[in-house]
Amino acid sequence: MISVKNAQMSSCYQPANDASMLDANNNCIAHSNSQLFNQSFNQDESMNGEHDINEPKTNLIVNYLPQNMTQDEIKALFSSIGPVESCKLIKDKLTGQSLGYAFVNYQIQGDAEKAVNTLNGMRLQNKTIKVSHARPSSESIKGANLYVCGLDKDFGQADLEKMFSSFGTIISSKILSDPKTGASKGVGFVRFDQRYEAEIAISELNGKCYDNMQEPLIVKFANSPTSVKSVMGLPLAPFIPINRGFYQPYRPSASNSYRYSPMTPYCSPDQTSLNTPILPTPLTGMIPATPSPQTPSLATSLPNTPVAPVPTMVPTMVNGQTTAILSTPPTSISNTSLSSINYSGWCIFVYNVGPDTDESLLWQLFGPFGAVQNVKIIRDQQTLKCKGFGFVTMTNYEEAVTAINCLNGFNLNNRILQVSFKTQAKQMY
DNA sequence: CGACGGGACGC
DNA sequence: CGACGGGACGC
Repeated sequence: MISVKNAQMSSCYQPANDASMLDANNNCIAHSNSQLFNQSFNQDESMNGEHDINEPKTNLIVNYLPQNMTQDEIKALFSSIGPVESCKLIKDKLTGQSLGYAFVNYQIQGDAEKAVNTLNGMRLQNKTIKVSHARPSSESIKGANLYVCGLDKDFGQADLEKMFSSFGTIISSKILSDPKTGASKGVGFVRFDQRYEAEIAISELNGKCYDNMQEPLIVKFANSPTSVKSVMGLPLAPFIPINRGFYQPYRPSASNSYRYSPMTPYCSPDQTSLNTPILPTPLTGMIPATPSPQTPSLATSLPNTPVAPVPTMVPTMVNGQTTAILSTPPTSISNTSLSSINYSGWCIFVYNVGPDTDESLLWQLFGPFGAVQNVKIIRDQQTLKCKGFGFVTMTNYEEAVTAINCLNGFNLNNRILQVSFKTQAKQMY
């Protein structure tokens, strides 16, 4: 889960010494761990003292990437912030499959910061990516993920972190819950900064009753994943509705079965002045004043993170078929010039974006609808101001159609977007 | 009212 | 009862 962890990671790795809290809440666990805690903190400090004092923090780790996103696409996305020194998508050595995370190293630290602020929490296809500073590579941080079960059903994420906080720095945590009912499964995960912190937690908590819980806890290292979950079988349903109140189609079309219904305007009455953003990113004005109930932690912990909208249940369309379509344009666009087809994707023309638009806006807008290969904002060569339009290349026809149908006519900062397949090509070959 | 880039043979 | 996420540190 994208949560408060980023702030913790970037600001300070030092865990809060919460042993007293544990004592207060815990009736079953022996209170003999203060020695261990002090030892672990000392190790932590001495290790931190060795590196990264004045090193520029240019290196980012990107997690929860869409399965089919390529390294080039990731690089294109992060280059919308500034020049990228290197970009590495981690793949399975044998199958070549993406492991869903990547490292992006910027040339300038400021761009890395901006990327965290701008791209963390961005929705791409069915994923919400996480962008955070990479820690210095080391063996000691591997295998620090714990599996926990035996939790009471009313035990929440905050309770979980509280239970583990005295053993080290928590990088992430999660309680598994039934997607329908939202009820806890009594199972969770806690990832520590350091492996030895996880080891301490196991030795202190495994088999014990915590805070009068019904059953003893099981705390062990989580399974290390071996094979990629097949994404092909999924109906690509995970278009999770986020109801950010952002899309606002103004031309309903009866023939569009997959146009989703209008939502509340992105600009609620009490923030109509947001045309001139106070905060740095041009997307600030798109953030609704009231957080979505589905993602309170995201909204509260990442107030500067623009969250691109996601269509509510786009019916059918995209299955697994992809490339075969490219050579045979569907009849529904038979009157469209072939210039929208590049043999490596579908080029979309986006008109009526503001003069200060940058590439990340187009990623925000189109990323939720499917695989985006590249985006381009057209600027005046002198002023570098956006000329009011740009291009987006998407891989799959159906996803491009859905994006067009959903984004064409949308009110973005009081501008009505016009979105269509590209019709004119500048003399090719 | 307006309105469809542009870089690029590459280890 | 069993229950391993959205493969989190360079595949």
